[in-house]
Amino acid sequence: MTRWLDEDEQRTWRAFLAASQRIQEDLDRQLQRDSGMPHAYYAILVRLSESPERRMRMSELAAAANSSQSRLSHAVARLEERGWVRREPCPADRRVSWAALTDEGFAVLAAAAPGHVGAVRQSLFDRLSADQVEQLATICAAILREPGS
Amino acid sequence: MTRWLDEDEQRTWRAFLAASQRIQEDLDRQLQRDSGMPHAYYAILVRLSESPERRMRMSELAAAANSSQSRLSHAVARLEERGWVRREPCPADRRVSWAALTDEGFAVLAAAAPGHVGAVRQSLFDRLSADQVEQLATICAAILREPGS
DNA sequence: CCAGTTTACTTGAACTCTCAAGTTCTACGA
DNA sequence: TCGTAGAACTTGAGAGTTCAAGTAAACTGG
Repeated sequence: MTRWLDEDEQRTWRAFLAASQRIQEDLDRQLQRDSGMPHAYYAILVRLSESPERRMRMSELAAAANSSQSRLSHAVARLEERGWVRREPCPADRRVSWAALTDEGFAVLAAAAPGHVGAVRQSLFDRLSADQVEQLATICAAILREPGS
Repeated sequence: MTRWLDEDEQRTWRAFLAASQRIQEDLDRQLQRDSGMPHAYYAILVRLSESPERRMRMSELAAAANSSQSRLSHAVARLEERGWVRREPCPADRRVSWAALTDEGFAVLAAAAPGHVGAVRQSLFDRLSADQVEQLATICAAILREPGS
């Protein structure tokens, strides 16, 4: 009863897997090598830096950075050890805690950003035409659309 | 001097990251839940099953399954413990070892495949038009093309 | 108003992955 | 033919991720 993938679908699927894994690995390696952090940590710092007062509630931050709460919790623990992020209690709701980017964290992020953007261009945008970039945006939006729509 | 991403690029980039991470995680979760293995292990079993005599040299297998040698080595060790894969020495070159899919491994793979294909359709193909699938294939090929071309 | 549920977050253990180093073995050139 | 380079694979330690369970605080309906 299974609808197997036909040959074209098979090829597309494997290319997609290989391409997305390759990009993830390239970025991870570049950031780890040049800035001593995995890409997931970089994403966290970026979201914080874009937020008003450079701080967010843990659960918002998790959603914004495509992370599970557990992953975020562990990650922020490490980032705190390095002095890049600080946790602050929320007076209004004591279940909540804020994660705030420290000045040192911001400096580290600023130093990491150019190399990271370079890697993104090199692994993705430099390889695609303007049309393809637009197509990719549409495709990714479709993938992310909720099931019931 | 850095060429930052403009707003469109930024959006596309984040959508791509979110989409590819989402797919990876969906597949990993589905396989882990229903078949007790991560997607990387599934990929290894698939490549072996497609190979003549259902066996491959470790280094070929690593390349075929988008894995580093070290990762593959660890993975095959686990798969061997479960009795799904067997290592065999190569008489011609004693540095080489073959990884062979056992009958039990093949059975496990056969049992896992329908659910996996279902997840692939659900997370990718069911969400895209035929045109988009074709566009995606072209885009992924471009991403994978070697730098010097 | 208070028992039960839900929300927010943390924790620990098991597992996978990465990186660097180590072990064998083959190949090659002088 | 010997020594050095390179290839194939393994290993161990360190780090990140996941899952399930746990804590604590805030709701909510009878």
